Amino acid sequence: MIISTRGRYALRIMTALARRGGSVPLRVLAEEESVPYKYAEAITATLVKAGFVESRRGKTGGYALTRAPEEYTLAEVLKETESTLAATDCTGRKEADCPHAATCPTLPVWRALDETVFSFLSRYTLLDLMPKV
Amino acid sequence: MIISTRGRYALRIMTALARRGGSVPLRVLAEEESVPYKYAEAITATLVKAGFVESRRGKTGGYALTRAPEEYTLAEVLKETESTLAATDCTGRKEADCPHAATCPTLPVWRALDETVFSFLSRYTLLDLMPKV
DNA sequence: ATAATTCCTATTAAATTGATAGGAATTCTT
DNA sequence: AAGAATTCCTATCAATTTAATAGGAATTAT
Repeated sequence: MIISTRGRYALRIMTALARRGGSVPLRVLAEEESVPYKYAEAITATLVKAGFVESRRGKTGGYALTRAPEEYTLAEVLKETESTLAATDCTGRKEADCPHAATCPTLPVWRALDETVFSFLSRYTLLDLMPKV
Repeated sequence: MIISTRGRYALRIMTALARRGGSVPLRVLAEEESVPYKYAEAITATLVKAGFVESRRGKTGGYALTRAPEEYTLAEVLKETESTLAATDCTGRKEADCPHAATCPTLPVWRALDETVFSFLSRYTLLDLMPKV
């Protein structure tokens, strides 16, 4: 799967953050988006590490976006939150494993496919996932 | 994963068939392409059902392509051999499960992504996977 | 002090994918 | 008719990946 539950949860948490604005405790976001709280915690850890959101601990703590919604492309968010965005093992997690990479006639096709997908996902931002009405 | 081992094995079995031409026993194809024989059997069953190859049983039996290599697009082969070619559950196996499909602002993006991938894979054929030299 | 939060590490559960097993049915060759 | 090589069928198991849960430490405002 190119885009799994994890990546989609990440996008939902981020759009929920954008919608509310400012700093919001995860408890609220998780409930609002029906994301299991503990799973959401694991995801926000990734978002913080990637610099997509900033956190404040302790009472009145929470998470906040670090940029405007239109400044996050789906490509960059999913690249961090998915275990891989590659369409095949040949260009993903097991890329290094294949001894035939140098001569494989199919590998260039998979690379071009990945590029196509990434380029597609780069044309959308968080803002595109937020209904205006 | 959009394109898993199964789909890639299918493509390799088919290009091996194209390379040799005529009817070839699976034992030979599987060995040549390093595909586990019994797994290869499961895959050829799908290829036969889809009409991509025809089989002859018994001694001197084997499999043969039903068209010229350039007449198989990657899209159609992978559509049959992969459990889904969709980039997300939202547009794939669990499509029917989601109660928010009607209003989900992200769903159209996933649909467009699927269309982009399918269109990409429709531009390549088996022939493109066969080195000329 | 207390309460509400993020952060950290580990574990478990569920789903998907990859592979294997055994043998029935078919067909050519001798 | 017998035997050998093959496809076909059904069932099961193994490995990997993804999803989710658990418990508590650290932090911070009140």
